[in-house]
Amino acid sequence: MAGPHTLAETENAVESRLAGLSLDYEAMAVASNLFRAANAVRNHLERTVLQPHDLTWTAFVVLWVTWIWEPIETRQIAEEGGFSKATLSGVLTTLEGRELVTRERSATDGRLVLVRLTPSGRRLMKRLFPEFNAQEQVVVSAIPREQLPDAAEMLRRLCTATAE
Amino acid sequence: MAGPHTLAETENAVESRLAGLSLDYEAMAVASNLFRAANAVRNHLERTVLQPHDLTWTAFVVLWVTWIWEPIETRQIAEEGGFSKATLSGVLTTLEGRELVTRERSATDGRLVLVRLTPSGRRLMKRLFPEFNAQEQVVVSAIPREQLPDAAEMLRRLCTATAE
DNA sequence: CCCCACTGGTTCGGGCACGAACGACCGAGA
DNA sequence: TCTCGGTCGTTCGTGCCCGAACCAGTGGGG
Repeated sequence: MAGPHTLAETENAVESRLAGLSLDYEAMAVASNLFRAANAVRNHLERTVLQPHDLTWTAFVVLWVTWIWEPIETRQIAEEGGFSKATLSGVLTTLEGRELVTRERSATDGRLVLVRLTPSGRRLMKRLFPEFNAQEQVVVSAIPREQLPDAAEMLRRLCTATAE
Repeated sequence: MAGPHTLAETENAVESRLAGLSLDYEAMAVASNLFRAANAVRNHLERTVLQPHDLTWTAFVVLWVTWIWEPIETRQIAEEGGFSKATLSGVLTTLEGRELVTRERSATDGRLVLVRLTPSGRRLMKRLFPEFNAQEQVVVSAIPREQLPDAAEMLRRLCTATAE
């Protein structure tokens, strides 16, 4: 963020470069800042919380979703976490190798696979998540607290317009 | 988003699962919705705009940044785009192979590499970006237009707290 | 009872993601 | 002029990421 261009400079350069093209600059600013923010926050959380425990972002999301809903079907983890079943399959194999989760075929439907945390996995999340949340708090502190519910609602709305 | 759990259900499940742990639930909701929204919007734009042209997200970002600032140094692309130099190096090789960009060593500083769009790359962006912007508009239409500047400002703030 | 359209998880191939290590290069100071 | 600390971009290894192809399993209709 301490680069040669500030956010405002970028937006100015964009507008002058694209002068004449009929574009929605407000929509552009929101979208572009959305990715910038998500990227910055994710990198921050990875560096401060996840890397010391040798966890990737996706691995953490899988552990988190499983922690909340266990036992949980894999298709559900993929949907909650927002990635494909193919991606999940690999990450689950990694986590299983580190003995943080278990896979178990469903007794009632042979196609399904149920995922649970191991005791070690539960210990990790119980210790890790408060750290994670503390850093979420740091990041979000840039927004006045009374605006947080509106911010959450605004982000929630962005999800809805994509589900056509 | 049409899964077995709505956003509200998820937040309820989380709060009941974590009852007793002293956590900042408002910060959590903002962070979690931030990633959900960024993911959903990115997937939407990839599917509707990028995939038909056989472009990945990162490749598009590189083209976009280069379009705005060309000629541009690679370190600057990486910073504007929010990814590492290592990642950029590979993507640039891909784009060079498709003859959408060129690499050129700087005459004044032999360490730097300058990137430009080829005429073909410029044609692509001139055609592609309006499509991209139109879909940004669709996504953002879930937010009342008069709130868009506030939304952009709010997202901008989230970037600042991570640059320690 | 057996089709057979469908669903769910895995595998495969290609591309992106990062940190660490590397070699080329610059420029200030001895 | 000759170091030598610092700055580039690239390479390497490992892991994530996706769509497509695959196969085991399911459950309703002949």
